Amino acid sequence: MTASSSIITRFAPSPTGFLHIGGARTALFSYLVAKRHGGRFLLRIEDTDRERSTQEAVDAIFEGMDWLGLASDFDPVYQTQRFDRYREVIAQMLEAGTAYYCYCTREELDQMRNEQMARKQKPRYDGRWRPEPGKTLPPPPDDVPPVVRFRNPTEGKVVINDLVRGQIVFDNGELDDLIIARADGTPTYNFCVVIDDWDMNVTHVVRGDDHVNNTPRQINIFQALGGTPPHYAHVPMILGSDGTKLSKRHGALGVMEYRAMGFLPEAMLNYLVRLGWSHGDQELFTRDEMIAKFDFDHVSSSPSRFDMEKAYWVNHQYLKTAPLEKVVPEFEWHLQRMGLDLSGGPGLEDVIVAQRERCRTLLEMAEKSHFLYAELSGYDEKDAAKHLKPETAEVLEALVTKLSALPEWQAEAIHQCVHAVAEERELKLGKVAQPIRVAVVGMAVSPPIDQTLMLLGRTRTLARLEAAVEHIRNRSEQH
RNA sequence: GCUCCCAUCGUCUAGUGGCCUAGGACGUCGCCCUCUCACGGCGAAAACAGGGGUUCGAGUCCCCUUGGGAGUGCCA
Repeated sequence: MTASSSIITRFAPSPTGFLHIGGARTALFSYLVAKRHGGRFLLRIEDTDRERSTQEAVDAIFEGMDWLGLASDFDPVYQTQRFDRYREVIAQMLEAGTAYYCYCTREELDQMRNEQMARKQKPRYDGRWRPEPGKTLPPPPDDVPPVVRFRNPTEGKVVINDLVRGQIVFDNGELDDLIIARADGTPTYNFCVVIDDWDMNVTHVVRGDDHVNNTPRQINIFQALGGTPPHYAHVPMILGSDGTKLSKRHGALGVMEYRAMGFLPEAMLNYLVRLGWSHGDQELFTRDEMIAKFDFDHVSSSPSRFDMEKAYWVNHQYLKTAPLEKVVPEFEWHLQRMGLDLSGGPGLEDVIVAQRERCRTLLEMAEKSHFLYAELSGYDEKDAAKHLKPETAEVLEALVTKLSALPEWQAEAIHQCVHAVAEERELKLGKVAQPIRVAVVGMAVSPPIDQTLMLLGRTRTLARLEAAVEHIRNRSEQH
């Protein structure tokens, strides 16, 4: 089907900061529609505002998109590299009469706005430089560099058939003549978007619903140019957990912050796709399933809150089931970030398998695995007081003897040693396992004791058990 | 102010006029499992913002109210 295979969507952030969670979801939705229909996805950098755009932000956006695995099917487009094209179109519009020069100064405009607000009217340009048949314009002042305004229709309505909102109607009488080129000649957002979407054959515009009010203006520009507007899908914004707009204080974090918190990119995508979209009762989706099932009919039109708890849960599901080769590099990244030397410790895959059921994030996993790659810095005070009691010294010693005699360092054999020590003394397993745990981990939490010792290795295990015996003896002598 | 949008458990949502005494998931609480922490299993509490219509029948359609949000820039 030609129509659907030629679908092109785009994600068009302005590089004024990192890729945040809302942008990431918009990008994902946009990517998904394209892939769903065998189309292509484009990344476009909207950097016409040179004051606020930075290279760091551009890099941060690429880094985020890259981490999430949302690749552009085209070379990314930069609006600042298209200024010649914008100028060309503006000249054409001036020529055709669909745009005109306006010589109002900023002061004049401010005054106009203030007066209108004072009269409780909607602030808008009054069209004083707009050419009309039979109207005489004032003589252009020669000390004011003009801006270019779009000559918006004054009659009729603009109808948007939004893919998620349904029909939205705007009265042209509500719109005014927006500026499409600044006094310095640089084009503005609403204009560039239209030219770009047009030139790049974008068929579906997926963006935040803060843009719905721009849409009728953009449609009008399209029509003035003789182009056909794309389909629009305005997705609601993502709110913080308290229901207010995302701010730096709560959650307006870059996606890379979520990496630092220990999220897997696939989990992030899965959480995001379910935020505002649903497919029946399904919670977990592989990327292929997302692509096969995503549709705008089931995108919610009300804003949703970012729920960290649910995000953790999704991440945990991925941690438990994701192929090891996906998890290892991310886990390694965290361990190295903690400054650990991995060479003397157990293999990462084994650690992940032992830890993944009890960790919701990779960061948590790294913290809980710290004892495997570095010497103990001491015992948790409470745990030591509870489990490293004078009578346990003998138990640990007995275990040292048994473990030393083991021909091979295998989990099953270790397990039997621990059980034997417990049975010989008619102790419950917990009475033996917990002291061991504190002795080798430093605290009373770790994977099953045989696995813990297995991972730690014979040398470190024996050394730590002996150190614990010494610790207990020293302490009891002091009393 | 004006324009536009939104409204089901605490949260994400199912629901497209009868299948709804409203389902699932996260979280919460209880029980079970258990060498710790977890995983897992079982169970519980928990919602259609309010008011009018339309209809034999409304969470689902319409209107109003209330409450949220966005826009109203020579920002994007």
